[in-house]
Amino acid sequence: MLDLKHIRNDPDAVRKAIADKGEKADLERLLSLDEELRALIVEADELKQDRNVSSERIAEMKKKGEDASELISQMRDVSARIKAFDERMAGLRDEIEALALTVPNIPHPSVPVGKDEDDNVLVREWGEPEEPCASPRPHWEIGEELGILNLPAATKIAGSGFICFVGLGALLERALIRFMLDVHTKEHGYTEVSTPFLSNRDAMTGTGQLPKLEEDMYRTSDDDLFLIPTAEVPITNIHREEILDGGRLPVRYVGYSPCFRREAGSYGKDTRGLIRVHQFDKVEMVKFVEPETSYDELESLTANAEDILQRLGIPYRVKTLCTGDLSFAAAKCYDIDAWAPGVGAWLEVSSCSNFEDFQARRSGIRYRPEDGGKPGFVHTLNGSGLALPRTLIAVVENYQTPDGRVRIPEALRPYMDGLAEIA
RNA sequence: GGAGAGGUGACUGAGUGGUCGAAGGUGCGCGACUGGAAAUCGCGUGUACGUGAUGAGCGUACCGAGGGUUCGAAUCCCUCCCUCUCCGCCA
Repeated sequence: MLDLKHIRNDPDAVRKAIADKGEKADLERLLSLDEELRALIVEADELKQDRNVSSERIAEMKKKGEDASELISQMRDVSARIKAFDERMAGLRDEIEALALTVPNIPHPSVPVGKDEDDNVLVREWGEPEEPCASPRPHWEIGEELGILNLPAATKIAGSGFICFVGLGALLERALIRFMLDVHTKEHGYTEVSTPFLSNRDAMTGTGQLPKLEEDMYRTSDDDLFLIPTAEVPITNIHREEILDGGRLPVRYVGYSPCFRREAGSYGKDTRGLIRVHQFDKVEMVKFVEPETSYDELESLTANAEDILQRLGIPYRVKTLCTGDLSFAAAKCYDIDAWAPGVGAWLEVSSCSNFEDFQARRSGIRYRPEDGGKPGFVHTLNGSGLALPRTLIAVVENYQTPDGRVRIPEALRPYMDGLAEIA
């Protein structure tokens, strides 16, 4: 959510952001309702002041034994008017709040303006996207043949778009999770957290998934809880409605979680294998930082995610998302794509975003500066570090051998009981 | 799920209809005292919104959340949420 004062002061910047991001938000209505509300507040506050002063007088009169009935009946009328004002204002506030929640974050000036993913800008590449063998095979073939993947079983259990790892496949998944968590906690300075995998509406609204993306989420109808689409939701909400001590910043968390996504509207895309599924594991990094440092923190966050791929020896590229591809809540975002030779594609394994104070304002996450100044909103960032199935695809496809084995990257071997290959 | 107790400011803890944004204490900040410190004393110490010049000031709201009663609610009534204790159930 943006600061209403900011929207009021610079509506053109907000209009441009809405257009550049390809979002829809009724800014004009928001502005006019805001103006209407402020006028009502002035009137209502005057009446309330009258009520407060008169109530005090009534108390005094009664104490002295004077007759206050005339003033009381006067105030009865004032109170009724106040009530009417309050109701109108509450209605306006609800509508303003609902509208404000649909206004997207404003892209950072360094973000290229563009329509869709074709306008994203390549920042850097690492490694050589090579063919590990003459005709590299896709992960689903390799996985099935080695008996580490049983997709028909997952379909029996939950339907298409779910995964069932078996034996060394399951171990590989677990090894990747532990490897990533270890690197981020021991070398990158993150504190590991393990959070609920369901979250309520407030938490979902705080990080910006709601109200826009309700259709994309699994919801439990009896309790109105949502299966989290990313650990960003629970981890960011750890500090909802708090004022953090400025000396504590930056706060860096990393957590593993499964992620649940209905992928509504993406039917027919990437239907084979593990590329696009309804449930996947992910290690997620989240930072709470002072506003001045958030763009530096975005660079280091991205570097932390890249480090995982480098240690795994997987070629990747980093892109800056253009305005049209930038998510609703983000001000700037880098996507990291890993090379997958079997499917012959770059797979997005991480999205590293700076939300500036957009999520913090929705979630009420503030900090008190060390110099004792007024509390301000923190900047929040998050990035995958990394998404598991696609990383696993990259490992399996890059490390496949011509005779159908899969070598284990050196960095993972300690987590695979020293195993050098799956055969 | 059942029974009971309770949710007040950074913390602790008063407050059962008006003088309460809220006593007292702790903590924190500034000052005095001191060679320096401790102790002691004095002053100060919430957030949001509106108004105003994004100042001073003024106003309004906030005592778990939302409704209600009343001229007036932290205080009374209703609903919900959360915490604690006991019982039941359960990994």
